[in-house]
Amino acid sequence: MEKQATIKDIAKTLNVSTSTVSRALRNTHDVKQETRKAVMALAEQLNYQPNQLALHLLKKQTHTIGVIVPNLDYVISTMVKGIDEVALEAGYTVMVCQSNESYGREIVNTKRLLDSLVDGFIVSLSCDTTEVDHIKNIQDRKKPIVLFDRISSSLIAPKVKIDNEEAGYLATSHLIEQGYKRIALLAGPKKLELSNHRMDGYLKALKENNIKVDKDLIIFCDFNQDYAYFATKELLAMKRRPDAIFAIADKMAIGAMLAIKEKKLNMPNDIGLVGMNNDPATRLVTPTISTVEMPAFELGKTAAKMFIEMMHSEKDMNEEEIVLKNKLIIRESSQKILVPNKLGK
Amino acid sequence: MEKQATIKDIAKTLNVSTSTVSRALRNTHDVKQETRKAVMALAEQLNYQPNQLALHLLKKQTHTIGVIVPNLDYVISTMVKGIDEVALEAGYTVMVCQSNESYGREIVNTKRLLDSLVDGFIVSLSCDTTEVDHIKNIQDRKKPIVLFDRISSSLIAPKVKIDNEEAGYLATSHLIEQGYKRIALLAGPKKLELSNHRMDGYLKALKENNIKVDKDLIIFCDFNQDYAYFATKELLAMKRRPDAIFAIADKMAIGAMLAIKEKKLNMPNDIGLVGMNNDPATRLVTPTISTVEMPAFELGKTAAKMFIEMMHSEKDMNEEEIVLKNKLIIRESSQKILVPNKLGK
DNA sequence: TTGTATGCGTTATCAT
DNA sequence: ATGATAACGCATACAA
Repeated sequence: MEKQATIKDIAKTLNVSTSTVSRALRNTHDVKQETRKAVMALAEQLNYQPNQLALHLLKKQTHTIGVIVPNLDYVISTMVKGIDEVALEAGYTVMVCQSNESYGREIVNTKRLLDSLVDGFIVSLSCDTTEVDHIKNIQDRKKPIVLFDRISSSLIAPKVKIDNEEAGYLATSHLIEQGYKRIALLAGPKKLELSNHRMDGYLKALKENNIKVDKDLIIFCDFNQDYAYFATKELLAMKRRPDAIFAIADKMAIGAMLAIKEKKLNMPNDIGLVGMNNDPATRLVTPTISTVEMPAFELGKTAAKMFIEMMHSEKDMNEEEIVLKNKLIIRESSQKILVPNKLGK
Repeated sequence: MEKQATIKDIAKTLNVSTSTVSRALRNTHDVKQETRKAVMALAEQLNYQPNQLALHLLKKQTHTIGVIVPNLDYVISTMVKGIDEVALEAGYTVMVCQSNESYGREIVNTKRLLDSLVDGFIVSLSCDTTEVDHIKNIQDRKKPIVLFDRISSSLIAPKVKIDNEEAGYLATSHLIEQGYKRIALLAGPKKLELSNHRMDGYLKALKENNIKVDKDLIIFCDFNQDYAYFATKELLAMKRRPDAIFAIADKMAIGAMLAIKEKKLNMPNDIGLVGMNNDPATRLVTPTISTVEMPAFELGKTAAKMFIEMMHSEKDMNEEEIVLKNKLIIRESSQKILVPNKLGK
């Protein structure tokens, strides 16, 4: 089997025109039984496969979705799985590109996908992304785009995200309920809106409980275990150290945990800790870490569904924004008051 | 900006032929300065971007690599990062598809990519894959393919993998050195060649140390924490239970750890444990788990390099097989004899 | 230096 | 029921 057989090859061998072959192959109804059989047989024999590239050029679409994500850690790859599932079902192929949290990389990826092959985009922004011209570029080119998870409000597009404020609120209220008074916040990268929304939830919970905000207890830092570790060390070195920490991602919570252990502080008695994402690691460490679970798989599925809907309908969906709810999972790191059957597994 | 501008649009506006425009755009040397300037200016103004689809059809290549992986867990996404890095550098775009350890899914993915857009493949097989006709299909179609990590010896293709036998040998010898006598093996899926190679290393180490093989201590199981947990429970329930376990993946080692802790056995004193992959979780749990670290990032890079080389040269690389070495990382779970400065961090 | 014609593989339109 | 032709967007051999 040397080269891919084309419609022409079949046509030539059978002494018919390419149009006839094309019709026969696609079961159009105005073609003689004999001819069709002959065509089908030969196609089978030559292992004929339609050249999608040619079709793409003709139809001006590729049935491919470009998915741009900042990385492929546990949560994000769960989201991607969700996208994958829905997209495949709908006959779309998915191209995943990681920007590695780099703005430059994100631009290169976007440009490449844009220039070539994708019908549209599902995007979650990198930490590093402040300018969003490359995204607007996509929109200028009339390619549909759905933003998910890490979103910028300066972009007008259909959006799917979780209720970040709720997440911050859930975690912080829980800590307050458990009797913690000086609650620190490892707040993630300041550039990221999601960080600020989670902080809003944190602030709301404090306010509702008449706890004064101490700016020194709010630390912006990368989604990064090491950074969180050092930040926590500093927190613990304060004259009046915090008695609890909410980290807006489990990676950071784990960094915090390491610093806490190093200081020989006991969780939850000396200090409480809550993370976010329900990373499997939080169940493995000692003590197990309480966390806010976001519906990552669902989030991915929803984003893909929205994308498909946008492709199929002509209506403007730029104003749509779907917000998914979270779930607090209480584990050892923050459970001072023992209510055994409430202890999350 | 309504629709993408084409060469035709520019040609029409400027009253020149499309070929002239094409040449001007690509800086070919037989075009008048004036014309070029005019073309460039208008192209800029219209935000002209060459239609890659058309180019692909013309050139019969897409500069896209289809990467098929069984999932996107920690190790594999590290490998993918390696592939990404090299591929991007070489001007290739990467399409990542996860088969979710499903043979059926792998086939669908392969077929889609094959039919459409990719110039070739870099593939790691799913656990579930015993038949490899879909891969042979790729080869029949003369598309280059590199196999990496999870490889089948029934396929003739360039291959990149780690020295799995060495890995098994390193882990097992280490356990023997530490004085363990009855070493169990959580061996991974039997279908996977890599499982068997790691077992070979295990067997070799036992033999070298005149330890009789006890078949009851060898358990094949999925790359799966839960399965490993149950398998370990059974091992620990034996009349003569093992005094050490080598799990060929950290996920499984963690399952084993949970079973061991549940039985209140002490690591490393009552029982030793070594995993593989250097999953970050192994450093977080108590006790920290010894592991065999494979060069995942390097593996990905090497696979991509091999792919690029294959694309650029015409020589047959089917016989090439690159084998990368591993590194034993000793941590608390298997370190009975204390040599402080040898303790891996 | 520039234009014309042809082809990449396919489908759609219009004839026959 | 089938064939010829144009078109998708671009590059290139050949002509001028």
